[in-house]
Amino acid sequence: MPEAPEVSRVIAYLRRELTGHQIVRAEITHPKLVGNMYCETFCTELENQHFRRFERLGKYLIFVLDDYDWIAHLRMEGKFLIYDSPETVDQLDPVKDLKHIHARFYLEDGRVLCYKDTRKFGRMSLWPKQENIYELPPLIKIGKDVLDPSLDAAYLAKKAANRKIPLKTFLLDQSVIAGIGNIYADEILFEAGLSPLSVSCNLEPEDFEAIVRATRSIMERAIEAGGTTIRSFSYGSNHTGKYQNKLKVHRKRGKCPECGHQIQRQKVNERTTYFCPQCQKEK
DNA sequence: CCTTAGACCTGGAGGC
DNA sequence: TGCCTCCAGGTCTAAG
Repeated sequence: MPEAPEVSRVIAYLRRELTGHQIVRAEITHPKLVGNMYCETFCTELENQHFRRFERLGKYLIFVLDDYDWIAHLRMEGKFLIYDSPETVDQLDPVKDLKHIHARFYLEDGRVLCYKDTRKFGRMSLWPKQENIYELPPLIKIGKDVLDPSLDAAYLAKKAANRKIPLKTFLLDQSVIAGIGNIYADEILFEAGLSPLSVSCNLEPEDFEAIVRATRSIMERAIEAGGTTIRSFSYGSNHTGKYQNKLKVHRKRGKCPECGHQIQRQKVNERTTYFCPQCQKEK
Protein backbone atom coordinates (compact mmCIF):
# COMPACT_ATOMS: atom_id res chain seq x y z
CA MET A 1 0.00 0.00 0.00
CA PRO A 2 1.97 2.88 1.21
CA GLU A 3 4.73 5.19 0.10
CA ALA A 4 5.89 8.24 2.05
CA PRO A 5 2.73 10.37 1.48
CA GLU A 6 0.42 7.58 2.62
CA VAL A 7 2.57 6.72 5.64
CA SER A 8 2.65 10.42 6.45
CA ARG A 9 -1.14 10.49 6.47
CA VAL A 10 -1.29 7.45 8.76
CA ILE A 11 1.24 8.98 11.15
CA ALA A 12 -0.73 12.24 11.35
CA TYR A 13 -3.89 10.28 12.13
CA LEU A 14 -2.26 8.15 14.83
CA ARG A 15 -0.54 11.19 16.34
CA ARG A 16 -3.86 13.02 16.58
CA GLU A 17 -5.71 10.04 18.06
CA LEU A 18 -3.13 8.37 20.28
CA THR A 19 -0.60 10.86 21.66
CA GLY A 20 -0.52 10.56 25.46
CA HIS A 21 -2.66 7.42 25.52
CA GLN A 22 -1.57 4.20 27.17
CA ILE A 23 -1.56 0.57 26.11
CA VAL A 24 -2.98 -1.65 28.86
CA ARG A 25 -2.79 -4.96 27.05
CA ALA A 26 -1.71 -6.33 23.66
CA GLU A 27 -2.58 -9.46 21.72
CA ILE A 28 -0.97 -10.84 18.57
CA THR A 29 -2.48 -13.68 16.59
CA HIS A 30 0.04 -13.80 13.74
CA PRO A 31 3.44 -14.70 15.25
CA LYS A 32 5.49 -13.67 12.20
CA LEU A 33 4.26 -10.10 12.55
CA VAL A 34 6.95 -9.33 15.12
CA GLY A 35 10.41 -9.52 13.67
CA ASN A 36 12.90 -9.28 16.50
CA MET A 37 11.43 -11.09 19.52
CA TYR A 38 8.72 -13.50 20.59
CA CYS A 39 5.39 -11.81 20.17
CA GLU A 40 4.54 -12.74 23.78
CA THR A 41 7.51 -10.67 24.92
CA PHE A 42 6.54 -7.87 22.54
CA CYS A 43 3.05 -7.77 24.06
CA THR A 44 4.28 -7.87 27.66
CA GLU A 45 6.79 -5.10 27.08
CA LEU A 46 4.10 -2.87 25.53
CA GLU A 47 1.90 -3.09 28.64
CA ASN A 48 1.58 0.25 30.42
CA GLN A 49 3.61 2.13 27.78
CA HIS A 50 2.34 5.53 26.64
CA PHE A 51 2.49 6.86 23.09
CA ARG A 52 4.81 9.86 23.34
CA ARG A 53 5.64 10.79 19.75
CA PHE A 54 5.00 9.63 16.20
CA GLU A 55 7.59 9.84 13.48
CA ARG A 56 8.09 8.67 9.93
CA LEU A 57 11.27 7.76 8.11
CA GLY A 58 10.67 6.78 4.51
CA LYS A 59 7.96 4.13 4.65
CA TYR A 60 8.64 3.22 8.29
CA LEU A 61 6.39 4.31 11.16
CA ILE A 62 8.09 4.98 14.48
CA PHE A 63 6.05 5.13 17.67
CA VAL A 64 8.10 6.57 20.50
CA LEU A 65 6.92 5.11 23.81
CA ASP A 66 8.14 5.59 27.41
CA ASP A 67 10.90 2.99 27.22
CA TYR A 68 10.90 1.78 23.62
CA ASP A 69 10.79 2.76 19.98
CA TRP A 70 8.19 0.68 18.20
CA ILE A 71 8.89 0.42 14.47
CA ALA A 72 6.31 -0.74 11.95
CA HIS A 73 6.38 -1.23 8.18
CA LEU A 74 3.05 -1.70 6.42
CA ARG A 75 4.55 -3.23 3.26
CA MET A 76 1.69 -3.69 0.78
CA GLU A 77 -1.53 -3.71 2.78
CA GLY A 78 -0.91 -3.11 6.47
CA LYS A 79 -3.32 -0.76 8.25
CA PHE A 80 -3.72 0.64 11.74
CA LEU A 81 -7.36 1.08 12.71
CA ILE A 82 -8.87 2.43 15.91
CA TYR A 83 -12.19 1.16 17.28
CA ASP A 84 -14.30 2.52 20.15
CA SER A 85 -14.42 -0.69 22.15
CA PRO A 86 -13.49 -4.39 22.12
CA GLU A 87 -17.15 -5.17 21.35
CA THR A 88 -17.00 -3.07 18.20
CA VAL A 89 -14.04 -5.12 17.02
CA ASP A 90 -15.79 -8.41 17.78
CA GLN A 91 -18.80 -7.34 15.72
CA LEU A 92 -16.77 -6.77 12.55
CA ASP A 93 -17.36 -8.99 9.52
CA PRO A 94 -15.52 -12.22 10.32
CA VAL A 95 -14.44 -12.91 6.75
CA LYS A 96 -13.72 -9.41 5.45
CA ASP A 97 -12.23 -7.86 8.56
CA LEU A 98 -11.68 -9.96 11.67
CA LYS A 99 -9.80 -12.63 9.76
CA HIS A 100 -7.18 -10.06 8.78
CA ILE A 101 -6.74 -8.32 12.13
CA HIS A 102 -3.52 -9.78 13.48
CA ALA A 103 -2.88 -7.61 16.49
CA ARG A 104 -4.96 -5.69 19.05
CA PHE A 105 -3.69 -3.05 21.43
CA TYR A 106 -6.19 -2.23 24.17
CA LEU A 107 -5.99 1.37 25.41
CA GLU A 108 -6.68 2.84 28.84
CA ASP A 109 -9.75 4.71 27.57
CA GLY A 110 -11.44 1.57 26.23
CA ARG A 111 -10.49 2.03 22.58
CA VAL A 112 -8.63 -0.64 20.64
CA LEU A 113 -5.84 -0.04 18.14
CA CYS A 114 -5.93 -2.88 15.60
CA TYR A 115 -3.40 -3.92 13.00
CA LYS A 116 -5.01 -5.34 9.86
CA ASP A 117 -3.03 -6.81 6.99
CA THR A 118 -4.65 -8.98 4.33
CA ARG A 119 -1.43 -10.24 2.83
CA LYS A 120 0.51 -10.48 6.10
CA PHE A 121 3.59 -8.81 4.60
CA GLY A 122 3.87 -6.06 7.22
CA ARG A 123 6.32 -6.32 10.12
CA MET A 124 6.88 -4.60 13.46
CA SER A 125 9.60 -4.63 16.07
CA LEU A 126 10.43 -3.08 19.44
CA TRP A 127 13.77 -1.52 20.37
CA PRO A 128 15.31 0.26 23.34
CA LYS A 129 14.83 3.99 22.79
CA GLN A 130 17.39 5.75 20.59
CA GLU A 131 18.11 9.44 20.56
CA ASN A 132 18.67 9.31 16.79
CA ILE A 133 16.11 7.15 14.98
CA TYR A 134 18.58 6.48 12.13
CA GLU A 135 20.50 4.34 14.64
CA LEU A 136 17.62 1.93 15.22
CA PRO A 137 18.66 -1.40 13.68
CA PRO A 138 15.96 -1.56 10.97
CA LEU A 139 16.80 2.01 9.90
CA ILE A 140 20.58 2.00 9.91
CA LYS A 141 20.93 1.54 6.16
CA ILE A 142 18.08 3.85 5.21
CA GLY A 143 18.95 6.84 3.04
CA LYS A 144 17.70 10.41 3.31
CA ASP A 145 13.99 10.83 3.62
CA VAL A 146 12.12 12.24 0.61
CA LEU A 147 11.33 15.40 2.57
CA ASP A 148 14.77 15.84 4.15
CA PRO A 149 15.89 19.39 3.25
CA SER A 150 19.48 18.14 2.97
CA LEU A 151 18.51 15.78 0.14
CA ASP A 152 20.24 17.45 -2.79
CA ALA A 153 21.77 16.78 -6.20
CA ALA A 154 25.27 16.31 -4.77
CA TYR A 155 24.04 13.59 -2.41
CA LEU A 156 22.30 11.76 -5.25
CA ALA A 157 25.27 12.11 -7.58
CA LYS A 158 27.51 10.53 -4.97
CA LYS A 159 25.09 7.65 -4.44
CA ALA A 160 24.74 7.11 -8.19
CA ALA A 161 28.47 7.11 -8.95
CA ASN A 162 29.46 3.95 -10.82
CA ARG A 163 26.00 2.49 -10.49
CA LYS A 164 24.81 0.93 -13.70
CA ILE A 165 21.31 0.20 -12.50
CA PRO A 166 18.23 1.69 -14.21
CA LEU A 167 17.24 5.08 -12.82
CA LYS A 168 13.90 3.74 -11.63
CA THR A 169 15.65 1.04 -9.61
CA PHE A 170 17.89 3.74 -8.13
CA LEU A 171 14.86 5.79 -7.04
CA LEU A 172 13.29 2.72 -5.43
CA ASP A 173 16.46 1.93 -3.48
CA GLN A 174 15.55 2.88 0.10
CA SER A 175 19.21 3.24 1.07
CA VAL A 176 19.42 6.15 -1.40
CA ILE A 177 16.11 7.98 -0.88
CA ALA A 178 13.64 6.67 1.68
CA GLY A 179 9.95 6.80 0.88
CA ILE A 180 9.58 6.46 -2.89
CA GLY A 181 7.63 3.44 -4.17
CA ASN A 182 6.38 2.22 -7.51
CA ILE A 183 3.67 4.84 -8.10
CA TYR A 184 5.63 7.96 -7.21
CA ALA A 185 8.82 6.73 -8.90
CA ASP A 186 6.92 6.80 -12.22
CA GLU A 187 5.43 10.22 -11.48
CA ILE A 188 8.74 11.73 -10.36
CA LEU A 189 10.55 10.48 -13.48
CA PHE A 190 7.81 11.85 -15.71
CA GLU A 191 7.98 15.23 -14.00
CA ALA A 192 11.79 15.23 -14.22
CA GLY A 193 11.65 14.30 -17.92
CA LEU A 194 13.98 11.31 -17.45
CA SER A 195 13.47 7.76 -18.66
CA PRO A 196 13.25 5.04 -16.01
CA LEU A 197 15.66 3.07 -18.19
CA SER A 198 18.43 5.67 -17.94
CA VAL A 199 21.68 4.32 -16.51
CA SER A 200 22.00 5.97 -13.10
CA CYS A 201 25.68 6.89 -13.34
CA ASN A 202 25.13 8.58 -16.72
CA LEU A 203 23.12 11.45 -15.23
CA GLU A 204 24.42 15.00 -15.26
CA PRO A 205 24.25 17.33 -12.23
CA GLU A 206 21.26 19.09 -13.78
CA ASP A 207 19.42 15.76 -14.01
CA PHE A 208 19.90 15.17 -10.30
CA GLU A 209 18.64 18.70 -9.70
CA ALA A 210 15.55 17.86 -11.73
CA ILE A 211 15.01 14.69 -9.70
CA VAL A 212 15.29 16.56 -6.40
CA ARG A 213 12.84 19.23 -7.60
CA ALA A 214 10.38 16.66 -8.95
CA THR A 215 10.59 14.55 -5.80
CA ARG A 216 9.82 17.52 -3.54
CA SER A 217 7.02 18.78 -5.69
CA ILE A 218 5.31 15.40 -6.20
CA MET A 219 5.67 14.44 -2.53
CA GLU A 220 4.34 17.76 -1.27
CA ARG A 221 1.37 17.66 -3.62
CA ALA A 222 0.64 14.03 -2.76
CA ILE A 223 0.75 14.72 0.97
CA GLU A 224 -1.48 17.73 0.42
CA ALA A 225 -3.98 15.46 -1.37
CA GLY A 226 -3.85 12.90 1.43
CA GLY A 227 -1.97 10.29 -0.56
CA THR A 228 -3.04 8.00 -3.37
CA THR A 229 -5.79 5.39 -3.18
CA ILE A 230 -5.58 2.95 -6.08
CA ARG A 231 -6.79 -0.20 -4.48
CA SER A 232 -6.52 -0.54 -0.75
CA PHE A 233 -5.01 2.50 0.90
CA SER A 234 -7.16 4.05 3.60
CA TYR A 235 -6.66 5.10 7.17
CA GLY A 236 -9.02 5.54 10.08
CA SER A 237 -12.53 4.67 9.07
CA ASN A 238 -12.12 4.52 5.31
CA HIS A 239 -10.66 7.93 4.64
CA THR A 240 -8.97 7.76 1.29
CA GLY A 241 -6.45 9.89 -0.55
CA LYS A 242 -7.12 12.00 -3.64
CA TYR A 243 -3.80 11.99 -5.48
CA GLN A 244 -4.85 9.11 -7.75
CA ASN A 245 -6.79 11.76 -9.72
CA LYS A 246 -3.57 13.65 -10.37
CA LEU A 247 -1.38 10.80 -11.58
CA LYS A 248 0.01 11.56 -15.03
CA VAL A 249 1.54 8.29 -16.16
CA HIS A 250 1.31 5.57 -13.53
CA ARG A 251 -1.30 2.99 -14.60
CA LYS A 252 -2.24 5.08 -17.65
CA ARG A 253 -2.79 3.12 -20.82
CA GLY A 254 -3.52 6.02 -23.16
CA LYS A 255 -1.62 9.04 -24.42
CA CYS A 256 0.94 11.23 -22.70
CA PRO A 257 -0.77 14.32 -21.21
CA GLU A 258 2.09 16.48 -22.51
CA CYS A 259 2.85 15.28 -26.03
CA GLY A 260 0.16 12.75 -26.94
CA HIS A 261 2.61 9.91 -27.53
CA GLN A 262 1.45 6.47 -26.37
CA ILE A 263 2.41 5.77 -22.75
CA GLN A 264 4.77 2.81 -22.59
CA ARG A 265 4.37 0.04 -20.03
CA GLN A 266 7.16 -2.36 -19.24
CA LYS A 267 8.79 -4.16 -16.33
CA VAL A 268 11.87 -2.57 -14.83
CA ASN A 269 13.42 -4.84 -12.23
CA GLU A 270 10.17 -6.76 -11.95
CA ARG A 271 8.11 -3.64 -11.21
CA THR A 272 5.51 -2.49 -13.73
CA THR A 273 6.65 0.88 -15.05
CA TYR A 274 4.82 3.54 -17.07
CA PHE A 275 6.52 6.33 -18.97
CA CYS A 276 6.44 8.51 -22.07
CA PRO A 277 9.33 7.52 -24.36
CA GLN A 278 9.13 10.93 -26.05
CA CYS A 279 9.07 13.29 -23.05
CA GLN A 280 11.38 11.26 -20.83
CA LYS A 281 14.96 11.31 -22.07
CA GLU A 282 17.05 8.19 -21.77
CA LYS A 283 20.56 8.92 -20.54
C1' DC B 1 28.42 -5.28 -9.34
C1' DC B 2 23.89 -6.32 -11.65
C1' DT B 3 19.80 -8.86 -12.95
C1' DT B 4 16.27 -12.15 -12.37
C1' DA B 5 13.27 -15.27 -10.21
C1' DG B 6 11.20 -16.68 -6.24
C1' DA B 7 9.42 -16.22 -1.66
C1' DC B 8 6.27 -14.22 1.45
C1' DC B 9 0.39 -13.94 1.30
C1' DT B 10 -4.47 -12.97 -0.12
C1' DG B 11 -8.13 -11.43 -2.93
C1' DG B 12 -9.96 -8.81 -6.90
C1' DA B 13 -10.50 -8.51 -11.93
C1' DG B 14 -11.06 -10.36 -16.27
C1' DG B 15 -11.23 -14.25 -19.68
C1' DC B 16 -13.60 -18.49 -20.99
C1' DT C 1 -21.15 -20.08 -11.11
C1' DG C 2 -16.66 -21.87 -11.38
C1' DC C 3 -12.02 -22.21 -12.72
C1' DC C 4 -7.81 -20.14 -14.30
C1' DT C 5 -4.37 -16.66 -14.86
C1' DC C 6 -2.55 -12.31 -13.88
C1' DC C 7 -2.00 -8.54 -10.98
C1' DA C 8 -0.99 -5.64 -6.71
C1' DG C 9 1.74 1.51 -3.14
C1' DG C 10 7.30 -3.87 -0.67
C1' DT C 11 11.43 -6.12 0.65
C1' DC C 12 14.60 -9.93 1.12
C1' DT C 13 17.30 -13.89 -0.64
C1' DA C 14 19.61 -17.02 -3.70
C1' DA C 15 21.53 -18.02 -7.95
C1' DG C 16 23.74 -16.95 -12.44
